[in-house]
Amino acid sequence: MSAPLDYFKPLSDSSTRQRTQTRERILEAAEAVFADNGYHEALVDEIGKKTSMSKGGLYFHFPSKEDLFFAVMDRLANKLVKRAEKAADRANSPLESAEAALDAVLSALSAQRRLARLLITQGYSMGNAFECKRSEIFDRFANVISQNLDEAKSDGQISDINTDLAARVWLGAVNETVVHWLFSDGPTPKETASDLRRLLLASVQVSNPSIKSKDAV
Amino acid sequence: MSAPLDYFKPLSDSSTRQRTQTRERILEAAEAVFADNGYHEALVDEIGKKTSMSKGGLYFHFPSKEDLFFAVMDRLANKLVKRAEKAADRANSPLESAEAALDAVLSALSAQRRLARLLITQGYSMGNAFECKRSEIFDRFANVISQNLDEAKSDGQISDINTDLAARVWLGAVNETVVHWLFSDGPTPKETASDLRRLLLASVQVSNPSIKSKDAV
DNA sequence: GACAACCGACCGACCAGTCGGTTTGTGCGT
DNA sequence: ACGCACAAACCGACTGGTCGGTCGGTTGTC
Repeated sequence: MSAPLDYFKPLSDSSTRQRTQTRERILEAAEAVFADNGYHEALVDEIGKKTSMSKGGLYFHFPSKEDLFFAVMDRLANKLVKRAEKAADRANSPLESAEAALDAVLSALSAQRRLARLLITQGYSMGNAFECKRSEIFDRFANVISQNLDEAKSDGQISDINTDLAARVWLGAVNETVVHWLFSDGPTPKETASDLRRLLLASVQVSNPSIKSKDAV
Repeated sequence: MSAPLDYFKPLSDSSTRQRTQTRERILEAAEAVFADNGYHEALVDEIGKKTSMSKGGLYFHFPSKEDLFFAVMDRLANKLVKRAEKAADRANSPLESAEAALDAVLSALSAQRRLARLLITQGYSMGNAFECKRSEIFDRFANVISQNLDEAKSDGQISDINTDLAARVWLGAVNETVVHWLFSDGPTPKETASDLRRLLLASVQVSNPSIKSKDAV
């Protein structure tokens, strides 16, 4: 009946949309489950329950638990990096960009304890695979920071330091602050944000942390 | 937790010694296996093989895999903290003590990649239990640093900063540097040590890092 | 009738921990 | 010196519960 030629367009726009929507639904649920339990303790069946979808259905969309986890991580990291970059763009000097990125990340993590946990901790249980993913993600953050520091350096805003290392130091500091908050009931990252900013700016030799209204426009 | 059956029974000195010696042998082997594989991938049977001891024998000395892992962690952390404290004691000003502790840790970790990995990463797979342990251990390091910074502060050697936070920043920086080395073929912590020291000292507002880097091996 | 999407009972690899048993060391009575 | 008793130390085959992943089948849609 139908001409032999009409199945080279197998997926209509709407079905593609449907598809990514379902994927999104799964990712959302998976994020919650992984955040609550960590990779190993998280059960695929529970993700199914939260999605009102069977295990088979899940496996139709994602080839393995591991892939699903990585997809969740990527999605999260993308959101955060974009947020940081946007904040950086709004600032009007490289150094302030770096500060803004820092603040953006700190407040985002503070607001979502579970996400912080997921992003920073929960993956290590998977062994090497995750560790590579983690450094990939951290590298993206490090780049946002070090690029701005580089500019600040050539602008003479900061002293002549190893900006890659400085970026790493900043990241490490944030990481540790968050972890301490997560597991030892330390203060919220947001609470320590201003002290932290002071320390980190000092590390790149800005001795006088302007009350930041300095070049506000 | 506690060793099996430590009644007040007449355990002769030699048998006690024998006992702790066996424990030590197990800890050594376990350290290697955990370091190579992480907690989850590590098989109790493999520890047995490395010890030339059966699983039953192992379980005679340690009540569970988890306890064994924690014992390994404690042993390692003790060694490192002691090393740091000793290095700090040899220095002759609080600030230099903090520097020395930093150097000691960096060089110890650089020298033993697998141990670094074990201490910093490999445990997360266990969930909450480990995370508590981790913060316990990190707190010990943080204390060594923050106490010295406190003294330095009241000596007027550094500016008036939040020393607890500064200690956390230092730890975080070290942590991140090490992780980056471990998983991204970044430079050795020892290689970056002097740059790192400069940054961290600057963070506590010492603009002029004393050029006196005597290694504490 | 073709195919994407979804179902869910089932499989089977995996491995920490157990347990009945054997060996080794120690003390004691004779 | 010798055997006897008893426990510490050690053995290793086995169990039992847990899940990731599969697959033959059903539904909905074009």
